[in-house]
Amino acid sequence: MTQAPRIAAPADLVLAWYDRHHRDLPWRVSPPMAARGERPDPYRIWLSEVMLQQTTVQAVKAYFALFTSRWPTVTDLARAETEDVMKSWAGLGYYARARNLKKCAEAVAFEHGGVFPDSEDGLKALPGIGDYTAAAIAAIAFNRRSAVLDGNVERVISRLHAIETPLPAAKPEMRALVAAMTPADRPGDFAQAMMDLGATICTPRRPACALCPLNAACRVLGREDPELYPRKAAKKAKPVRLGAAFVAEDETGAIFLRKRGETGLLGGMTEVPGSGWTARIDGETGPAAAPFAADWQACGTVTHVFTHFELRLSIYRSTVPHHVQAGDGWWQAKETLDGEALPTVMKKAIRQAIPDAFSRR
DNA sequence: AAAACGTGGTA
DNA sequence: TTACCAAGTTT
Repeated sequence: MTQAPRIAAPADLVLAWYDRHHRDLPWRVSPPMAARGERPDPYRIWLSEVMLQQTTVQAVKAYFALFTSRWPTVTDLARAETEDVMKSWAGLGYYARARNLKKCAEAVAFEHGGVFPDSEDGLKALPGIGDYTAAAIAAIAFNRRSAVLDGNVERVISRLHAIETPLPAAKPEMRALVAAMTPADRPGDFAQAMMDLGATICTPRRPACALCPLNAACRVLGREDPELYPRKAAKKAKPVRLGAAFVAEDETGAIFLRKRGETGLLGGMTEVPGSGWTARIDGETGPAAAPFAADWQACGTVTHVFTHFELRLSIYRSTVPHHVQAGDGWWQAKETLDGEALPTVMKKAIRQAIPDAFSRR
């Protein structure tokens, strides 16, 4: 008997590629592990997804290990001190994620009996979980047939279909195309496969199209430069802001720190005292902006690039008596500085004033 | 809906 | 060195 020639569905091609070429990641239950009966832990999937928002796999690995070691379950995290969570998150960036992580853990532990909702809608109602993360957790942890669209998938889909609409306007169209492509069987693996494909084959620059399981179907390959997709609106230039930071050391080697407000830039994190960060007005960036009078010595500048502006901080240092107080700050022993909730820009400022302030890096 | 929100790596 | 990029969410 004869059969009509069958064209493999794109999802099957992607899944077959994933079975051979998936990345092994600390939070992932890969196909061989699944074959041994292992199931994903929604807590670990959620934690990894939040950490991975706008953040590289490489950067996340150490933080994921630290968090899961220190707080093995969502209830452990819910019972943690927020300050300890911020300290552990320090350096990873986008600190609203850490504040929402703690709130989300509390909601799951205390309002959902310690069990994550297993639907996209239920997940999306939680703090810090948006469209992408809700779909990803639903698919990966609960095997729901949800359409997972992240930056990787946007790249794959935009090239596969030669989508001319620029992002973010193209998102609904892309989501519909992903939804149509997502299989009822193994939707979680399909989502992870599409992201791995975007991360390792369909890369932003120099994609390895020859190795792509979708190359035969790709509308861009062979016609145009894939690097031109997805189309994106041009980015705006970053303004420069100026400021001053004051690193005070007492005779025991302790450093004066204080806590930033809970919201906004670096919200809830620790800082050294400083001036405001002014938009280009060369205003009070000298010792007059100091938190208390002292023999402030200029010791250079630190440049730090944030998402939407570049900061040039003038650094001042001084040695002062221990009893000096200013507002709600405190003196922190230098040996314990590593454990503080200091964002990178503040570590840079302290290191500029006191090169051996931190144990390494 | 556009802007705010971190950091480190790569070319 | 400048520019872009990385598993986005919130307001």
